[in-house]
Amino acid sequence: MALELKAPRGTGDVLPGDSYKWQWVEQMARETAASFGFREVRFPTFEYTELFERGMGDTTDVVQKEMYTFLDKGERSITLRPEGTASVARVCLEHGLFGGLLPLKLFYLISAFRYEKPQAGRFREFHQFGAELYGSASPVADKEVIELAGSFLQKLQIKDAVLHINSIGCPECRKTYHDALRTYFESRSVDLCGTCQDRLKRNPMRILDCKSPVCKEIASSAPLILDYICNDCREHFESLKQGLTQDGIVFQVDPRIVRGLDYYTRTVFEFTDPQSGLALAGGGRYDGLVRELDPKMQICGLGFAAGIERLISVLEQNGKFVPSAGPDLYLASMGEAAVRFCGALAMRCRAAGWKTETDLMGRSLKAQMKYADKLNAAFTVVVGEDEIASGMLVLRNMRDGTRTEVKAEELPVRLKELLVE
RNA sequence: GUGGGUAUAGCUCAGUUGGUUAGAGCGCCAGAUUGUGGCUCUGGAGGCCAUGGGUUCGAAUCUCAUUAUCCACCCCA
Repeated sequence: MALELKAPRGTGDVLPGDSYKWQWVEQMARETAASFGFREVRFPTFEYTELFERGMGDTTDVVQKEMYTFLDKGERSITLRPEGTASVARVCLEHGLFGGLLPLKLFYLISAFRYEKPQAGRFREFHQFGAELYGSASPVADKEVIELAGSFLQKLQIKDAVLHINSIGCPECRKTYHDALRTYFESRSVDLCGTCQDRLKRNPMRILDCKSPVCKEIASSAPLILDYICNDCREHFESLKQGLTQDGIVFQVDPRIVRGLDYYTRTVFEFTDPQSGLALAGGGRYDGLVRELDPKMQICGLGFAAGIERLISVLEQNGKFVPSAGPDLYLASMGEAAVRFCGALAMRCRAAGWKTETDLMGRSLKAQMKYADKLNAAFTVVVGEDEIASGMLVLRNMRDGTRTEVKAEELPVRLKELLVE
């Protein structure tokens, strides 16, 4: 049986020709987070299963059927993280961060795992940039998190993502709404599609999101959550909208957005890509999460996560990526003495900060020049017996073909002058 | 979990109604009077035609199954 030389289903490799894209997106994430005062946290790839069951809600699809769960050799139930929020809450509880300076503003760049059927923009191992803000109940905090996500997309030059916001109220007012929804849809239930019949029992809010024309029609005159939320929740939402408007953030109130994870309360939002319809980033408030994990702790929180693969795919479609530059210098060598000479010279150039490469294949001069061209090297130097004897090198500018004579020991310095142009 | 499409070289794909040693372009390697890249030309390497059965004198081609992949639903980043 031959070895299966394939990445597992739903996973992928980032090839050397593409890694600069990831590095760039990650760099933009770090810079945006830093500009808002969010600091990085790192945490394990796996946690005890119970953390996710309690944190995300054991009736959610993610917990019920999408987790990579297994017993380790000590018979403990372990789960590969399906997202970052529950883990970050655990980190804060374990290390007493909620007892420190508030608000607590954290970000992370992680891979996460969900056992799903792969599809466009959906993988079993996927990558997220996420942020969490703990300690503030104020709608200003909601605004801050939305603006952090928005600024990140701006920084990536994704300008056409649409911001949708909604409030799903607190657990109390949501219950009233669920009852109203159920009453409404039950009166029309025979006309609903099969999945919506099921949703009616499990989570009636999801019917609002159905794509079937019949359900859409029925849902269009269904009661709206915004008519049912309590005064406090309504005030919170109004204040958020006002704040966003004041800051010039364009948004659409969309009563159809409902998040699939139990921990959300009040504000929910997502940035969607108009072309694919996929959510590029999504998040919201989850004031009950921490108490769920530790009943002694009462601290509110909110955050968002953005999918790196989806962002990269949008950026590729928009042609936003510029390939990384080639080496500053390629040293072509002719003969064994030249190989040694170039090796030493390359080390000096690198120490001076120049990306420098030289031949490792024993190839002909012509082949080395072709290689330097394909690498997109800015300058080349050919080293043979003459150059070693005289110590004088000819620096060739690969863009325009111009040549400059330089002394070997002055090469790093002269390179600086020429590269600045 | 449900439904549909696809599977031939590293990549993008041809391959006739089943018929000899399976093709192109790109990429890779090497050359075109032995010290200088891009353009051009020549040559080369590289395929168990996804895998396993079946039909047939004969299968990349028809058929069934499996696997992988893509797309939609579900859900989500």
